Amino acid sequence: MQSLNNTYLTRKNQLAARTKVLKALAHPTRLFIVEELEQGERCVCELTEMIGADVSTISKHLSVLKQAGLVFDDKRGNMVFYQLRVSCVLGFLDCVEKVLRSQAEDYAACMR
Amino acid sequence: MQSLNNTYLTRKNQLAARTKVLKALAHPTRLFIVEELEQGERCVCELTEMIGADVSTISKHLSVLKQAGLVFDDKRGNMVFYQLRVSCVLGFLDCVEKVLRSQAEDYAACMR
DNA sequence: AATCTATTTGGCTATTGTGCCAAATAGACA
DNA sequence: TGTCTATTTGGCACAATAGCCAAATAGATT
Repeated sequence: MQSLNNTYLTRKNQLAARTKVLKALAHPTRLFIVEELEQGERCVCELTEMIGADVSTISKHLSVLKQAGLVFDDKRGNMVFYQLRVSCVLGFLDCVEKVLRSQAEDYAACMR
Repeated sequence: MQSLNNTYLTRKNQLAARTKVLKALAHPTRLFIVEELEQGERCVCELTEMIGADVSTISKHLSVLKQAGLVFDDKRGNMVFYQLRVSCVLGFLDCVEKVLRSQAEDYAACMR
């Protein structure tokens, strides 16, 4: 039996939960971090050096990713290492790439 | 030969492009619209009625999705119908779901 | 042309996100 | 303990986003 309650209002909580994950990915710095973590764990200091922003800024970005459930942290000594929690994010970004390519093709078609 | 220029700065444009797509999806109303359009095209009036916000608000959300390359529009008569431009978005959201489930499991494990 | 309907755009306020600095916390190590 | 390093947190200024109303645009219909 298919529910008829697929309305916006009844789904609002579900939508908000999904949106939280998407929002976390929707920032250049955080996207960079996620893609970097696909290669393996990184400490805050490494990421900070690569990105070239204030450590506090990077720390806050990592906190957003953690809150969204995308990464987890592991404190060793006085350094904190972050790791991806889900491996699917890579394939997931392929779709984004597909969107961008499709857009580029349409643009090219317009120019012809 | 692997490029050594995978730095944040050299990738900034690419990251911004991807971020634009992710940002477009990172809003409850727009996510609802995208999922709705997976079923088929919808006019602005239909979406507006389902969501229950001002038409101008919905129109602006649709404009964001269009700018991001996620949808295209088709004017017929004085109505405008929107359609998804890429079919992969559905599978793409599966990953988001996986993140949320993984989070829920960890939470449950903590409670034990 | 006048009017009706569907949609978009402008503009305003309210809310949220970002990035830096400074200060707090925590572990390592002398 | 004192200090050094790594990280997080608080707080503030600034930028970006969201949603509403009102006005503009565009097609349909009379």
